[in-house]
Amino acid sequence: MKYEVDLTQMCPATFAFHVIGGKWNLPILALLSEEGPIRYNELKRRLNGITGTTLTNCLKDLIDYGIIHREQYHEVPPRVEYSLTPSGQELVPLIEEIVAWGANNIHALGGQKV
Amino acid sequence: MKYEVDLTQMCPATFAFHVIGGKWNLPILALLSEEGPIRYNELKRRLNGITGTTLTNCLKDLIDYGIIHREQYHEVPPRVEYSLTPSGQELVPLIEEIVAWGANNIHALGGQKV
DNA sequence: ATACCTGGTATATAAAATATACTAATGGAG
DNA sequence: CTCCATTAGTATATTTTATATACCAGGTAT
Repeated sequence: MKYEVDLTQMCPATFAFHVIGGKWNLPILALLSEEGPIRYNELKRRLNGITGTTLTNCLKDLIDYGIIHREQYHEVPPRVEYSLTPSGQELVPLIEEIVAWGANNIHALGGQKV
Repeated sequence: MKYEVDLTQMCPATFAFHVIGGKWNLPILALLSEEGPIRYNELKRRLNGITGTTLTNCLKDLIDYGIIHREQYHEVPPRVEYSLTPSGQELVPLIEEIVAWGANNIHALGGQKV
């Protein structure tokens, strides 16, 4: 999501919603929190259905937000690892609570398709 | 977000990410948690920038997810109030933690535009 | 030589969000 | 009575976002 606004100027709630909102941000953060430093292609394989373009864009956004870190190793084939920054690590318990909420509430609905 | 899948069949984490992912779902839920039952047009006014079409779609999705409830009163002009279901109310503390995280981490980044 | 790996990018298409105009039923101002 | 405003949306067209597909360099394995 691109907004062309100065993040530090906006309301903290809006900032937080930008970081964890969006279709792929939360799945990416959940994987990073479980799998520690993880490479671009493995991230793509584990995030069922994401395309390379979208993954690249999301990772760039999260780096701009200060949530994840990109470490590039000069090897062949290339190796680039993504991991959580301290700010990102503070999100981990929240992500776990969100997943727990999902487990407790998924059975509350009927079998309709959405 | 439309997925054409049976929600009860999917992974709890994926379910949770569908509920709170998306551009507007979390802002909508935050408003509902703060303002109790709230009408369509006031919701639209308070969610700065959302359009009627998008708000309607988001509300329908959240109803399908079992997170919010729609109560229609047969008055003129029409009155329709939206509120959290018990499943939705269980999300309230998580939303508060997310906002608190935003307040603690927004100053970690420089003033770049994103 | 050929195929395959990596972390991407470029281009074109499909999907989602937006802007705009519009609706029915009523109440109030003039 | 007429005109305008209110409500909760819907219909249509346009713009923005996400996806599918092909492709790149620089190496390794067969």
